[in-house]
Amino acid sequence: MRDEILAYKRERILEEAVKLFYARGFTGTTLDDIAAELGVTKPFIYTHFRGKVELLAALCKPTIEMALEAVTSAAALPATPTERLRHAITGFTKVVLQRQPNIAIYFREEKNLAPDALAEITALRKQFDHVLSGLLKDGAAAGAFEIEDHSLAALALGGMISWAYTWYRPAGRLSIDETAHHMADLALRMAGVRVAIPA
Amino acid sequence: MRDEILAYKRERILEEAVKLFYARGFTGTTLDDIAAELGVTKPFIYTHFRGKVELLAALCKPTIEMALEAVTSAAALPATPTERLRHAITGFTKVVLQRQPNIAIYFREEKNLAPDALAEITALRKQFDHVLSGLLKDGAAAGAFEIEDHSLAALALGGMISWAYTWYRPAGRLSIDETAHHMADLALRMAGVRVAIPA
DNA sequence: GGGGCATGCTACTCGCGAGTAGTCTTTCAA
DNA sequence: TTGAAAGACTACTCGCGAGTAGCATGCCCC
Repeated sequence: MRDEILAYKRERILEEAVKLFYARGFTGTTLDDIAAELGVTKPFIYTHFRGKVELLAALCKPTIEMALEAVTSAAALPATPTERLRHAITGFTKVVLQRQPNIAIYFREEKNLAPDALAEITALRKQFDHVLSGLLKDGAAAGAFEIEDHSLAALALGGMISWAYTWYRPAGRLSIDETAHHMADLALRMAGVRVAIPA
Repeated sequence: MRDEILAYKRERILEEAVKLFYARGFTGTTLDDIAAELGVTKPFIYTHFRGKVELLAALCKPTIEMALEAVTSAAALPATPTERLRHAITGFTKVVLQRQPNIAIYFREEKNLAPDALAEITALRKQFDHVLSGLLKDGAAAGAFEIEDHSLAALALGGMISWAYTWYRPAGRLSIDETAHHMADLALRMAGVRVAIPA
């Protein structure tokens, strides 16, 4: 009970931090701003986090973990390479779009992370690239894909999706699911799979 | 003569600012740092720039203009849609990789630009997306490409290339030109063009 | 050879914001 | 009903870095 309340308050702080860091940037946001938005004062935040940079790490790391989980679980699926790639791309795209502010903050404010937190997250990203690249390599080996350089293709693919944090608008023309499926079609084409376009 | 010296000093300041902003971030770099690196003092910088944020704009804007120029000139080429797209992609990729630090700074530090500078640069990016999207649309209309949603495809394409600022290493396996050509192949595939893969 | 201007420097101001010390209040247990 | 502890606040400190006022030096032109 006590713990749940504590966890809830922590979450509320993080939510507000995400909103403000996203809108004004990390250095453009003060702890007083966050506290004011929550209707509390700055020392309150210090009872839940060691400081501003810890707040940043706390809001980046779980999101990167989700992205890694999305591709990892897709890669472990008992399915064809094409199906696995499709799931990896839709899953990753959904994480990027559902947690767009967190993703944006991470990519923009990476330089402000504490060295150890940065190292941890960087390791996660290395894994991510490795899994995606492996997916392409295996598919090519199985004859399902036609890819010249799977490392480069993985980076290109990752970029195509990650980049969506810069342009996606929740109120826009396409829903998250629609965008994810379009992205998967584009990705499969990049991998050399013939994808039929509906009219 | 006088003017040339002035312009040279300006350029030196910008070069050093790019290095430091790229390595440590905008807020992580002080004007004293830049001055020290140049072997001068802070007020020297103020004789060439109004302040820190003007420095930022001065190092972002020309780079974005170069990117726009690359795709615009490719789009104006008297050639097939496939050729035009290929030129647009290789040209844009080269700008991103040759001016990687500037591109990185722009995308990371956008939030620190003065409102008017931000507006100008944002307008350039809108044009960029419009040109790229038009290239895809025209190609599809001419039957050269097979694209369901050319706006989305333009964003995906733009992201695939832009993203290279996060991973490209000049000392790495691929040269700028090689990378640019691979990117063009991937882009054409995304556009539904059959591209043969060597080996 | 001296007035004046360009150029860069020394030595400040000043505000802001992260982080903290110590106080007040509320709640619960005995 | 009182004592203690949790939880949050008030009211600071303190360093840092952007930006500036005014001085020194050297160069050129008359």
